[in-house]
Amino acid sequence: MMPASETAYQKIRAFILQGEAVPGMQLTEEKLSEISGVSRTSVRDAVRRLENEMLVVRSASKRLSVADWSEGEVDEMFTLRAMLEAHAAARAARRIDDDALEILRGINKELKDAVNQSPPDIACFLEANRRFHDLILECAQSPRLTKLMPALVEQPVVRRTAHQYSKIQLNQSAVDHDELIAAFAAKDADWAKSVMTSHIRRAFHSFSITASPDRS
Amino acid sequence: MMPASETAYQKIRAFILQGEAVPGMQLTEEKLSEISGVSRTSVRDAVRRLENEMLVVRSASKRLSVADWSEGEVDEMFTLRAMLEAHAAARAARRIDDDALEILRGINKELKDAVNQSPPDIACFLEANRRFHDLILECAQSPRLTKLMPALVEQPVVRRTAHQYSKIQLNQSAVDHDELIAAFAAKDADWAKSVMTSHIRRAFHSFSITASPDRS
DNA sequence: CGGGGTGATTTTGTATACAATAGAAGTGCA
DNA sequence: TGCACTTCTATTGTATACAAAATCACCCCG
Repeated sequence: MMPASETAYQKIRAFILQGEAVPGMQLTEEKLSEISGVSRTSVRDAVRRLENEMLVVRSASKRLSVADWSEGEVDEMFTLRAMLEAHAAARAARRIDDDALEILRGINKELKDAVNQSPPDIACFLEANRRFHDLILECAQSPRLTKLMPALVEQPVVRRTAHQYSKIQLNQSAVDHDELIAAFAAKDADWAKSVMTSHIRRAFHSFSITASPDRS
Repeated sequence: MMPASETAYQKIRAFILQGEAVPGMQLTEEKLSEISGVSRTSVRDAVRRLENEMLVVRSASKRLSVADWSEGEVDEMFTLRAMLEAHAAARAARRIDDDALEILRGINKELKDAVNQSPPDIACFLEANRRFHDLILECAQSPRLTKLMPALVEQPVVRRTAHQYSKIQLNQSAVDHDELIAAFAAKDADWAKSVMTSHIRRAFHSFSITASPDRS
């Protein structure tokens, strides 16, 4: 049995990310308690975590609401994520072993398979993508960095955009990953860092374009 | 009256930082409840925050203990802090207004006064130093960055080291701050970023030297 | 008709009690 | 004596009840 606070965390998170919640919408602990089926005590625990991830925000009067990010904030988040993931990639390049490298290749194979479905299997793509980046973070062996990253996982952004990604853009991700693997194999920290920076920033610009109002 | 969870946070934090706790020492919620004089509910709240700051760590079996950082982790923390504070400085340079600039000058004046006491007033120095960096962070106008920084405030390290700082080193901090102010006045983001990077990394190396075992 | 204050209601904060789980210490058997 | 198993204890996890605080709605007074 999963801890109640973990249940609450997952349910509330899903509630927010799977679009049932509107940005800015108020969330009372009572309501969240109903949604997740556990007591307010555990809900508060879960909310703490979600607050750190900035998926929910707390007003001056301590009331909770679904986060609503400005364009500038999304921009800044990508910038920070690019900085930290690039740093993680550089560290990983110095520390990665052959086993991890092999697993990374396996994950990217799954990712390619997901992309090559017709239509591409977005859920699978996102899952493989997440595992790919998580493993790099693990190889970076930096507890601090691991603690920081969750505040920058832009799940909602990825989700919003991935459904609009073209097959070409999805493929580019796979290609980026291949080059990252090559940089890791060569233990070239600078190379890994550069590739990761490009990889994240490309994702950002894909987002900027696809997320803008239609120019039809 | 301060909220109980805030009381607990401050008391426990002080307990850890003011050296009453040894790294690795176990902390039960009950004990922390006694120390802070509030119920376990509020203590758990406080502990959540301290966990994020990585001042306390949770073992596999959920037991709490005072964090004990390896040399590599301290190194990594300074690196991350340098990255993020430099980024903050760059953003601040683009956004800062004359009022904030003036306040910054005032704070640095206080800092210099503290340094010029005989002996230098370390507590005052640390306080002014904290306010200086906090204001820059505020001027950066990045909620995300603001959320991230607390996990990198290496209070214990600063504290351990500042008492061993020479007057020359303390003065260098004031000089760095002056140059930062100049960069801000010129609205030169790159300059600000470089100065901040040097500033943090210098502090790191001062730490490395003074914290090493005596080489007498 | 508007502003300010007062009571009711909603929402968050805290304590306590109890449940579940992990760790330690015995205890018995080979 | 050593090892597995069991009981007991220490510790964390969760729910509920109540307290404090904030918001809202209403009414009264100007």
